Amino acid sequence: MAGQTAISQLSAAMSDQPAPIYQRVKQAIVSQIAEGVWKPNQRVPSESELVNELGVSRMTINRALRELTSEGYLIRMQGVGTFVAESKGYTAMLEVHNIAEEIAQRGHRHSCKVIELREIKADPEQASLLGIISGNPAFHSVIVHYENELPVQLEDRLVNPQVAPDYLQQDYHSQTPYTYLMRVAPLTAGEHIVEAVLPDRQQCKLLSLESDEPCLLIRRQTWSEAKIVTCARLLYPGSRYKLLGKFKGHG
Amino acid sequence: MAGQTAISQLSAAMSDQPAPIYQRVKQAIVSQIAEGVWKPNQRVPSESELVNELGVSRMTINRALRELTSEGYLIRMQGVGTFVAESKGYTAMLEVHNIAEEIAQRGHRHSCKVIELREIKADPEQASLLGIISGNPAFHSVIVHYENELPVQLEDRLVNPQVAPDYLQQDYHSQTPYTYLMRVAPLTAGEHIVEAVLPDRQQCKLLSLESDEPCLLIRRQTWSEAKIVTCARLLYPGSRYKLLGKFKGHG
DNA sequence: AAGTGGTCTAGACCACGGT
DNA sequence: CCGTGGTCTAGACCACTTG
Repeated sequence: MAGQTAISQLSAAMSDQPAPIYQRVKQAIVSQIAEGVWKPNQRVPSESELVNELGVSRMTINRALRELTSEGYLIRMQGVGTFVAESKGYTAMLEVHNIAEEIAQRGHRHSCKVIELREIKADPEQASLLGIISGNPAFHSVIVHYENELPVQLEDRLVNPQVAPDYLQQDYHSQTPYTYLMRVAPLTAGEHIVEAVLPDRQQCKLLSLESDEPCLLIRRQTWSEAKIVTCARLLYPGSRYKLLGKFKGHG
Repeated sequence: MAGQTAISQLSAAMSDQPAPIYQRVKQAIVSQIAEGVWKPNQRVPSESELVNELGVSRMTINRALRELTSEGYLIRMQGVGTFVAESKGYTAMLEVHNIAEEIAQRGHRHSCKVIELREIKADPEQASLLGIISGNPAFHSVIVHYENELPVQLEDRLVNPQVAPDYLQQDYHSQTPYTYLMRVAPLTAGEHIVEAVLPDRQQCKLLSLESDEPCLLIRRQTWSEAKIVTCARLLYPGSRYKLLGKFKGHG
């Protein structure tokens, strides 16, 4: 496979707009891909070919190709060549924000109530969530977040004491646990699971909910380097909270 | 405001690893930011200062700064200078995939049943969702998607006939509506709203659900150029479907 | 050995913003 | 006016893959 080199009239696709050359090169290449002239996995002309074809210096061509690669349009392999990337499919992204910031951005007042904040002995399930040994200490916090007096999030969190030994001594009215944890252990990776659930009796009470009101549950596990920092279960009343997302595509 | 220039011992932060210079420059700058030596909104040394300080050519410095800017660490203003960006906060991303692909990737069989597929006269709400005139025709489809015989998604979709005039003539057993629409009208932007809801009676029937089972509802609006292509309401049984997401961070 | 991408340089010209 | 970032060039050396 890997197709043949795209014999391109690429120069025809170069707009004569007053824009930087590297951008016009990028645009020309994107349009070849968008119009199907260059197909996925097909080889793209080499840098030196493009230099000859477009009469542009190699650094400029290189920048165009490099940026298109980081934008997902192309795949480059040293010693081999440059290829049109597989269409990314139709994935769109959703952002999950920090609750306090989000509330502040809406111009509302954020407050919270600390329900629990203590050391526990990790049971096997909790230990595996944190990547620690069962029976070892872990920190556990339960906090209700309010937007203008209305509860909007129930945050139930396990924290790895090895990563954040001072977790229990913080004041979470001035700073959310997540903000604190991000400061002491910069996030390097994470995973979410979003699902719809019905709250149990205690959750209803804490969030002032009817028992038949569906909730969004976000379970999140966060790493810093090789260690798991924290596992959170964030419960949002379906009637008061929605996840918003925007996306832009490029095929 | 805009603080003072960072008087940096940046050279001290430059690792002597065998890595490209521009990457070591980037890493050194990131570590200054991460350690709080350079604070948000503070001015970063100019390109020429960095050239002198690090003994590296300006193009290399420029590349490092440019990439850090596109990665969100820095903000640059021509004629003014380079500044440390505000911490982005803690936004993480969730991906929303095409249902058929997702099922195929799990190695399961996807099938679907077309419940409705016809032209309607858009009522005011539907018209505004599609950006068309109330009373004008619109297309409406309702499709249930199955993963190995088990219903996992109820897709209720409005389509703009101006963008996809042949929508009603397609066979959606071989290709999902979204796949078809993406082909005839490349997506340029979109918006989601994810929430938790309880299904109504008809939805329960179509998804073979108990009435008290919470569901994820994704409402999605998709643009192609200036036109709205389609509005979808995707309903997922909470017990059979979860949204997964991974993220990598940089503070 | 030849061709590819990956990087780096020294120097140049420009557009912009503040003095 | 000066200093800033934004771009572009011609040429160079390197590491990698393939024949």
